[in-house]
Amino acid sequence: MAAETKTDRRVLKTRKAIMAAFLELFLEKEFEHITVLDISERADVNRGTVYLHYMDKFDLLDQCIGEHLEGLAAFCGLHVLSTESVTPVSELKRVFDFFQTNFPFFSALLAKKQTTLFREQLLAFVSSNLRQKLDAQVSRPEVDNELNAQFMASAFVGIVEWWILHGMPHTSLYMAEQLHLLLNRNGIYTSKGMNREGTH
Amino acid sequence: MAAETKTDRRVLKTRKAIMAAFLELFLEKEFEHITVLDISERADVNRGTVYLHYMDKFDLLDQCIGEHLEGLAAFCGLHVLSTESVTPVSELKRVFDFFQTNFPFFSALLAKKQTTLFREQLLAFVSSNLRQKLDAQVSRPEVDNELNAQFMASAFVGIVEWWILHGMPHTSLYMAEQLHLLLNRNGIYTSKGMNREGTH
DNA sequence: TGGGTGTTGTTGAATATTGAACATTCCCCA
DNA sequence: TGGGGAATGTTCAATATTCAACAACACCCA
Repeated sequence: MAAETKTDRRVLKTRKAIMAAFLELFLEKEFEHITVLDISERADVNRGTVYLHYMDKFDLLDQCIGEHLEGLAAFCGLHVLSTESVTPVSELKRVFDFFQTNFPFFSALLAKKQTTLFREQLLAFVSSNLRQKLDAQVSRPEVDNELNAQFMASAFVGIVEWWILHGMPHTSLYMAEQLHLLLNRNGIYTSKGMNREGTH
Repeated sequence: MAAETKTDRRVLKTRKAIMAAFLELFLEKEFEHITVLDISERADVNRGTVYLHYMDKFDLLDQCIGEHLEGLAAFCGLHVLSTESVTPVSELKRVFDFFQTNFPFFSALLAKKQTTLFREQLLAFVSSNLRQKLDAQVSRPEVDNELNAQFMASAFVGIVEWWILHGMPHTSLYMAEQLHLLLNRNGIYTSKGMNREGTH
């Protein structure tokens, strides 16, 4: 794993303040109109200090997204999940719950055709997590985990995107159930169902 | 005015954090049981940093009281008060309101026979403010403003102390009215005679 | 009673943050 | 369309904060 050097208390506080300030501003105005000065003032930090930690405001946005994804992982306990099924409804529900609680952020993110940036990260994240889980399972030799992960992740991200852009018209539980149905109905391999059909 | 040297952003943030942490702890445990380590941890600040700004926790308490008194002054606008009457009911009410909003702090302060420390500061503060106001008024030669201020301040502090220690059994308005009556009934000089209104 | 434990102030060197300046680029509007 | 005022990155010396260590002391309890 990464060295994970113990970081000074000051940098932690500063990063936290900057992130919080940026997030606030991001929910208030258009990203393009947010200025580094805005951020530094809101965070009560010298403007130069921002550049000390982030390349520019795009990097800031990147890392902000990154932290949210980490939050997603933590919230869902994706890593330490039991090995039974790839996507039990209860777990899927937790995922949708997470997006629900952070709705303002993700909504703003998707709304402004900044979309690509975010979709890429989310897709990569989900795909990677799925892949990890698939590999950990007893896998059937004929299933390409790489492709499987990519397939499921794409579908998943698409559903989430639709859900958010439409203002979350359904409950997280409903979404979880539907997604679960869709995944299984399309013959995606899960170690629980065993009901797969031939890869075509 | 005082030089009021512009202070670095860091010291302001640090002082604020330490004060907030101390105040929290003060409302949670006995002052004697609060440790400097407690404070520094709660404030997310190095222990040494506390000593960089305060002599010890007693000094911290002192300054905490001081800030509250400054807050009182700001809240009541005592300094910039109109010159009409020393103690119009409306102003007295603001004072009691202030103590009410900061009840937990003052209550804790008075409850623990640390009393003397606080009473002294409060008395000095009130007395000084009153004195200032009396001097600014057209004073009658036969009245000793010094004595007058001391007298009124003592009575005032006593009333406040009673009010807080008894759990604020009356509204701030009621207290203000009563105090106003008491002050006037005892023949304390106020420019009541000049009770003209509308000069404002 | 004595030792272990935790608290207190105080150091010194390492590091992060600050404020101020700078040249450059961006972009609004006259 | 050009100019002027903001915003951008970057630098520097000054300063505040950090971490780790220290000796001295207080307190508790075995």
